[in-house]
Amino acid sequence: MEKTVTIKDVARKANVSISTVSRVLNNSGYTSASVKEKVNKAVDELKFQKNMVATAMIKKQTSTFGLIIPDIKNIFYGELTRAIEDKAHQHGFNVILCNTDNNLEKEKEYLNFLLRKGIDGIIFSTPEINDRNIREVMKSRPDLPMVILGSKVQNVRLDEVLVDNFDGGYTATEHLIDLGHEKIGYIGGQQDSYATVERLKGFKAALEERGLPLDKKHVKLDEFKIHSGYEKGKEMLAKKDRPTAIFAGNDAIAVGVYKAARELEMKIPEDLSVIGFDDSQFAEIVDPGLTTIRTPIAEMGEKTVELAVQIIKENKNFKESIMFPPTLIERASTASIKKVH
Amino acid sequence: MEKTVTIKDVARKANVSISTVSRVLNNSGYTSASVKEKVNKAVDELKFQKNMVATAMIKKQTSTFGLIIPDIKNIFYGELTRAIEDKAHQHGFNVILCNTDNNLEKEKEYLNFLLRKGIDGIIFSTPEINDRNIREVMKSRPDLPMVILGSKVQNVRLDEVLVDNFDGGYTATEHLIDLGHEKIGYIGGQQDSYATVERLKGFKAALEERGLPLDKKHVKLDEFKIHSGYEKGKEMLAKKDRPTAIFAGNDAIAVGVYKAARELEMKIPEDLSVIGFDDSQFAEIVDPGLTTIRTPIAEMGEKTVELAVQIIKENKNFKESIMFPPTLIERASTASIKKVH
DNA sequence: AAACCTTAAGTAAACGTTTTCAACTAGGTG
DNA sequence: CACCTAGTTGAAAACGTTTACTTAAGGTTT
Repeated sequence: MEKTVTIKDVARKANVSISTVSRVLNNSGYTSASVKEKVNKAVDELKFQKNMVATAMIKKQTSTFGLIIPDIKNIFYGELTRAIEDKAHQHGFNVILCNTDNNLEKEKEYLNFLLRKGIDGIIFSTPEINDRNIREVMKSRPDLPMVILGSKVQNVRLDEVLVDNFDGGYTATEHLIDLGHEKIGYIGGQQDSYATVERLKGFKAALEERGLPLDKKHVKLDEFKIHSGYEKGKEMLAKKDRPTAIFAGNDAIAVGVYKAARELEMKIPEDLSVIGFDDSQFAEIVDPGLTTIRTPIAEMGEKTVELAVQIIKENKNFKESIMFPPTLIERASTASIKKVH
Repeated sequence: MEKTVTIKDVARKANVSISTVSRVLNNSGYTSASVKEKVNKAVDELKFQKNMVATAMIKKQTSTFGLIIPDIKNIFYGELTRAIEDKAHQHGFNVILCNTDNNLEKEKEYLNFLLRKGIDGIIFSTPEINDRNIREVMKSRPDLPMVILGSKVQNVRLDEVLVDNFDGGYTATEHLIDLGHEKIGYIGGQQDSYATVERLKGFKAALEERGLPLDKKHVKLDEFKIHSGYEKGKEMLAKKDRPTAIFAGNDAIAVGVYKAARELEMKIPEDLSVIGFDDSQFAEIVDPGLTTIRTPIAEMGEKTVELAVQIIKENKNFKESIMFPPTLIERASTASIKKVH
């Protein structure tokens, strides 16, 4: 047990009171040049570091955010988290990572912990559209800065930063239609996820606008994961009345579709066009490169933190909804349909 | 500004002193059943939650770990971090995420922050073999639990959990030799990384043991990243005296090699065998599936946390070095050499 | 020269807990 | 009946800061 050096030790060494030390440390109030010097010298010599939990105690600020995501193993959240952590660090905040697996009970546990630890704000990036925990926190701590990233939550008015999922779904589908595809499948994530729903809406809108029928067999929802893409893809592609193109709800699902196609000996893009969503690392890795709708992940993460910081520092909360535009990234997984039929 | 409810409010409501409340809350010392009941009732009614920063102040425990990694975007660290966070959560700890990009200055900043926040322990998973920051922390805070994950650090005696990199390198190389390859390349990560060095040693040892010459042109080090594998792979494969198999220092490098091979119109595994390291998500995604050396990432992460918790709770520090065995995972990227030459 | 700023520095309270110490009860012991 | 002890509670100190309040010196204004 080393004796940690406190402000008291500095005060003693510099022959001043602790309040004086505090003042020069924070340079607040009046302090003479000579005293400043003495104190700084003592600080240096003792290698004094301010204890932040004491500061937190009195100021009620911990310079810490809670970040709530489903799973950091998921590459999408890896990219998001990195952007968030970087921006937070720039502003002098640390982030506590919480993986909930979309489990509301687990989320609740984490929230309890975070609140008791006095975090300065929470960033939610959970797909769940109906998150009662968030509402509860809002009720018990209406002052606490919270921002929702990548999703909307029902009956909740909070700052939120989003990608335009409807537009992305529309663009993806339009791209396939432009290539001549008429039978297009959609494999989406959780059905109670905002992204799934909006992308599906965009999908349907594009079909309708172009006068193409919607085949319910060709719409399947599961999870935003590789195995979902694989399983649903196999189901969808095994039948003879199969689509010639698949719009995958995200890149991971697209990867699963690749695997399914490979097993069924279908060539991408010759026999099947595939388009993903997010433009995650997966999109570049697979062969052929995945055409996808780019979500500006890093920009969104950064913006989220900036909002949170702004709420904290300026104490203004506009409850904004900021929508980022997605963009089509064309690689090699989509192609003109061969009218062999 | 909501008035947060404190132990004082509970005490008032239950008509007892705050010390009594504290005692029933922590059930320490003597408390009568009747008082216990009164207090618990008040706690429930007021929805009292103990403020952990006050507790931290006095107990000098924050139930928080710092986790230092290069980059959470890197899929390897994603998997590691998830395992760590899960295990930490099980033990009632939160983790503060720190991305250093292997930048020692950045690492130092983070360390300062963590120390001032009174974290209970630090988990380092940095490849850097010569990390002066760690030594400095050990000097200034010899009591602070620290565990190193996945690497050794020079002149530092700390708990460490490792995969047997030498063995992995040896096994990978042996596998290729067994398949008849005689010209084998090695593309590794940072040259001052423990993993790089040890895997290379294993590589060399296997070659030597089997009487194969080491061609220096076929050993290239860069970073544990896709683009490194791509660039070094292209350099190595462009020459006519090219290897028939490549041992990639990790899966990301292997992915880069895939890309290089594709551009050079070499088929894997027909024209080139590739073996990776880690068995990350990438290994299953690529086509053909990547043969690789499995690092038990999750197990290692969990063990690391368990060590840290043990040091904290039992206050015993054995400075153990725990070595996990890697295993060969055969997929489709390695094959017998065709003796076409 | 009295009254009043301005600058400077110290005293002490406060933040919300835990914990030591003291005090008081009731029952048991000699 | 005096004394001890185990059980139960409260008062107050402590953790390491920040900050409101106080005091004091010196200069400026009247």
